[in-house]
Amino acid sequence: MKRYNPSEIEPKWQAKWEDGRYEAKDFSEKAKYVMLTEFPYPSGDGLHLGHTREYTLGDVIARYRRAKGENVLYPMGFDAFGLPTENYAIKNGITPQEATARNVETFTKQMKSLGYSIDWGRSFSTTDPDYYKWTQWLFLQFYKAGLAYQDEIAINWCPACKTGLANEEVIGGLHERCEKPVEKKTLKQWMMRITDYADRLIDGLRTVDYPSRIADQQVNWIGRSEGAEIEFKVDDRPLFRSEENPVREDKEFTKRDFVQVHVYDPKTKKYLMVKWKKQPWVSCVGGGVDGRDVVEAAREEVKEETGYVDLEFKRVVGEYRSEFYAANKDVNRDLSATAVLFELKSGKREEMSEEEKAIQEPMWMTRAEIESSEAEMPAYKETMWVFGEMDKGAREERKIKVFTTRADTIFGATFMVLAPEHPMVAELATDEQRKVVEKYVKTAGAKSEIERQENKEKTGVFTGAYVINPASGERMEIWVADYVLMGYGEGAIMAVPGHDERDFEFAMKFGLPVKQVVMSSGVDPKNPPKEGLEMVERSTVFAHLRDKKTGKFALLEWHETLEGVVTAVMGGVEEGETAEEAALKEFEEEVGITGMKLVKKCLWKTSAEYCASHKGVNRKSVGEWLLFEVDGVGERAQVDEKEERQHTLIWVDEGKVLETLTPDDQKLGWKLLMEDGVFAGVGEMVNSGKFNGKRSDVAAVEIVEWLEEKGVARRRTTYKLRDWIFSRQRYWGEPIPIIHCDRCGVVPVPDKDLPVVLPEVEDYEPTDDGHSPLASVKEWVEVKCPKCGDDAERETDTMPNWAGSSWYWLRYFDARNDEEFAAREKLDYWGEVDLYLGGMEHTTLHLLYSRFWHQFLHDQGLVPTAEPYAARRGQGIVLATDGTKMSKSKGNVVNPSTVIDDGYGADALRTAIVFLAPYDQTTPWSPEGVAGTYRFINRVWNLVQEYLEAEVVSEGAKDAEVRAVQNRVVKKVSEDLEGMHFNTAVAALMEGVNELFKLKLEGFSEVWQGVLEDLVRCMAPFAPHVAAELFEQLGGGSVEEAGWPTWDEKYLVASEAEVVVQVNGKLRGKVVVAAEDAKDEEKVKAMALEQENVQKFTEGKKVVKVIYVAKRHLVNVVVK
RNA sequence: GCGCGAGUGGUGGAAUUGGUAGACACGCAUGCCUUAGGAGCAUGUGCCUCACGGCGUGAAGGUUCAAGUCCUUUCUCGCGCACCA
Repeated sequence: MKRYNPSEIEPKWQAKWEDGRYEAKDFSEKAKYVMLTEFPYPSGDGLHLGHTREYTLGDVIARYRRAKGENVLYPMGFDAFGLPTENYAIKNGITPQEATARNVETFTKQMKSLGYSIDWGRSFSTTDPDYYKWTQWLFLQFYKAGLAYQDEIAINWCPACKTGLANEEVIGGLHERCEKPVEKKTLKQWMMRITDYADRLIDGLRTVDYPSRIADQQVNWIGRSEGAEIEFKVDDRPLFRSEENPVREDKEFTKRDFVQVHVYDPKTKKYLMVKWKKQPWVSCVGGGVDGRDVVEAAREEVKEETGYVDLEFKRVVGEYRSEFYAANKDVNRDLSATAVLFELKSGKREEMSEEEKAIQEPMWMTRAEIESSEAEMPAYKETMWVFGEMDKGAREERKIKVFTTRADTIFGATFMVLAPEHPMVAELATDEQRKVVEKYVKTAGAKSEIERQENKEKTGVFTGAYVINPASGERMEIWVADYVLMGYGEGAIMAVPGHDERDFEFAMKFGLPVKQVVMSSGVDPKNPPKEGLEMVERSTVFAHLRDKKTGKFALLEWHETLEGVVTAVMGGVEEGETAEEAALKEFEEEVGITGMKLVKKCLWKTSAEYCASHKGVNRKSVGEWLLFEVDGVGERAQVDEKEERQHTLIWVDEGKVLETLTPDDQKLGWKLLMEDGVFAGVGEMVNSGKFNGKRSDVAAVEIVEWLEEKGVARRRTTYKLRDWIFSRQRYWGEPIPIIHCDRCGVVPVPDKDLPVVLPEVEDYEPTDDGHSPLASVKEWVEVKCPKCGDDAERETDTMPNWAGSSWYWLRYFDARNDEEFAAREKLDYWGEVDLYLGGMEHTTLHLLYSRFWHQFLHDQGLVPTAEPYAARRGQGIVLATDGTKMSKSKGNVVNPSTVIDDGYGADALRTAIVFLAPYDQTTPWSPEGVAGTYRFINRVWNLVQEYLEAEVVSEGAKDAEVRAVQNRVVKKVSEDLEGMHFNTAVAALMEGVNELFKLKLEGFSEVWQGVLEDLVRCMAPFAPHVAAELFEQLGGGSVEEAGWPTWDEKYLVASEAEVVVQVNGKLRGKVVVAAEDAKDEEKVKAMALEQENVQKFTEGKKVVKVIYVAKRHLVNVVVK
């Protein structure tokens, strides 16, 4: 008997496969199927197991679909530009061109030894001038469309690799390739306007079949957030402190909005003032605004105090603040005054009230008269300031824009923070603060990315300046802090410490005010408010108590109507009682504990609605959360019997409290109280003026509308995605095909001069100065301008190595075309990639970039579809045996060629790698697994040999069972391949072979010929060499031409069925019934009840119900 | 912190629409055989128990005749992004 020897048969079949049988046919009548795998970077290390998994999976699918009769394109190429090749070349003293050729050859040889059915005729490397000619041409299409542009910006710079990087290449402050810290460097850069495609890159995901993990990651990376841009006025008002009525230290401040009105009569060139009757005063017209529109209030004040009504509003002249002691009200005033100017159109007056007449009378004065009346004029300084403002003419108001997604929290915005790079920082800093601000900005700017990320401790300084909150009218301090990023939104935020964790942290550190404006508002699901009952608000206190001795917390486990509920100690707060007093009372009355101390009070209140059925009302309890401590609980006092019945006191470890508490609001309250949590969710609006009581998500929309009407806000969408930094300052990349001419500026290289070939140079070591090594190749750089013919220079930056991979699959469709990147009719035929298999790690780099390029090409009418890949799947990583990542430094890298050469062969390796785990799961490599699949293949080999040497009878006793195995295997393998469940497909083959081994003991009959042929055909995608060999031995010819086997359900119907019998859901017995009888429910139930073991479990009990699930051949007997 | 995913034997992993938990493989154990090979064949292998039986899919609760699968809460791990307002 011939023994299985992969080292003999595999090379034999690989040689045969060179005959072009895997060439895909353009324009074939058959259905096309493009099976794309990410092409490899041909490093000097050769193929690793990750590649092997990816290309084996691709090959399994390609071979399966080919067998099913589809025109499969399974192409392969090489993505060879970039640093590793440069480094490899330097190390080996050869050129990158030579290094690439060498590595491509190694990779190709290795892939052929794995038996991949690749169409090698379409292969290329991105470094072939024939290929990168088109990469350059495509770049120019972007340039011509305005999507490639130059900009001088601070970019990510890797000092180790001496090149600029895209945002996507920086992971946690490190360069993703060399893992060295990235710095900021300002350079003139080529950029790609990928942000123009942000929305489409998100929306396009809806039209393709990607795993949600990948789609989500892309959406997350693009980071679209809908919100609003809101303007905050800088508070430029001067503050006047009264000398006549100075502020009294012991008195409280009250705020007041005030309008000061000036009416100018152009005929007489006089201003309207009032003369007081009971005091020796002359003053401006003015009064409290009291919520009115300022201009309206001004008009009304003039009318009331002087009777003039025919006025034309000119402008708001200025605003100031003033502080003084108001003796009549016995308070200090914090006055916000607005000065308004009118012009008198006619002297028309209305009758004044007697009351007003008694106080004052109008008086027209010239400017000089007013200026000289200091002695009789209160607030003389303020008025003089207002006249000064009038002289200046229309004022330029300073405004700061912020971006927010939480407009609902604007009433809680208590300060503003600017990024250190914000353009207004310098001008806002007051004289007192200027020095610290300048110092802070300088320090922050010097920090590298990594330093900024490592140290998340909040830092910042006060600018000395203020803005006005447009919603609440409150003054807010303006701070500078580096937790606000210039690159996102407006580089400025309204800080809402009450509802944003970062702002909260900052406020705590610098003692800034915190204000709650959204209150968590839950509804008790077990006891919701009832329709028609009155809602009564009630203050509640929730108190947690820690015993310092044991570290445990006191909780109440409730009984009776609240059975199973666990809460903090709680109770109502009566009128005139503080929450603390109420809590102490509850501790004493409910659980008999005294002597505790209040240690913490939560800043946030929560509310919960429920029905207090015993009182016949709905209640909304607004709760405060307190933490008490007690130093050891002594003898507990006797508590009321009723309390004792209602609940039990339990003591719980701190770590277990959260899971022990049952209602959601209790869990939330605990987090807010104990974990310095910030309530960032949706809730009920509080402390927010007219929006109080609304749901915060509704209010978010309404507040923006309200502010829009006031002209200080508009809806806006922002993105985290930035434009793609496209320049690299290294040698081994596609030269950017641009010529710089002093006269014509930036001139694209004409199509006829493409490709701009990389010059072969001696020294391609990178430089530190931000120039590519190409800059020193004089004879290459110096060129005539294609437009004017004058001396000009070539662009010396090269493209990132993501450029070549952004369109490569299109080249497979027409790989040898000299006229175009690909002929349109071939692009139309092959269309979208049907399945794109690759690594999970390229989601935000290659996958996003290539979708961007393709969408652009579609806009240009160059490709037929908007999206490049109809379906994307990511294969999982193969870890080392110990579960860590394979790495050269750890020496745990598995070389696939070694596995083959060890004698297991490619078939065993291929089968092992797909059998390992579901294809998309990261999993450790198992060397023993190859031994297992080798044994499996060996068993199949031996089975076929035995059959070929055996005496075959025409009919066997077990033929029906043999056929059942055959059809079951074909069905399962086919279905699993469709669903990409490769591991279970292999398991089905193994199971089938195990069964055949048992059945062969009865001898071989003629049915075995077809059974073995089908088995081998099913194996072919996984183990193509041995399948080809065995199929030939069986006399079937070429396994590829044989196509994919089919199955017939009729062979799968068994003659008898095993019915499982459960009693109360537990397996108690089995009965075998004829297939006929399995359909007869009553009969099956009867047989089930008769079963011996079932009897034992039903004896003496009442059979309540018998359920028969025919589909599952299962009976469940329910007894009591 | 946010987003996504996952917790099942000693290990990798199966399990359809809620219906016999642990397919298949590795490993291990016992035996057989031998052309001594990296073999091959047979049997066994979730845990506790002599057994009857009981317990078992990270934890707690719920829905159901029946839960790995559905619901609620919670813990842990992995991946991605991360001071993104």
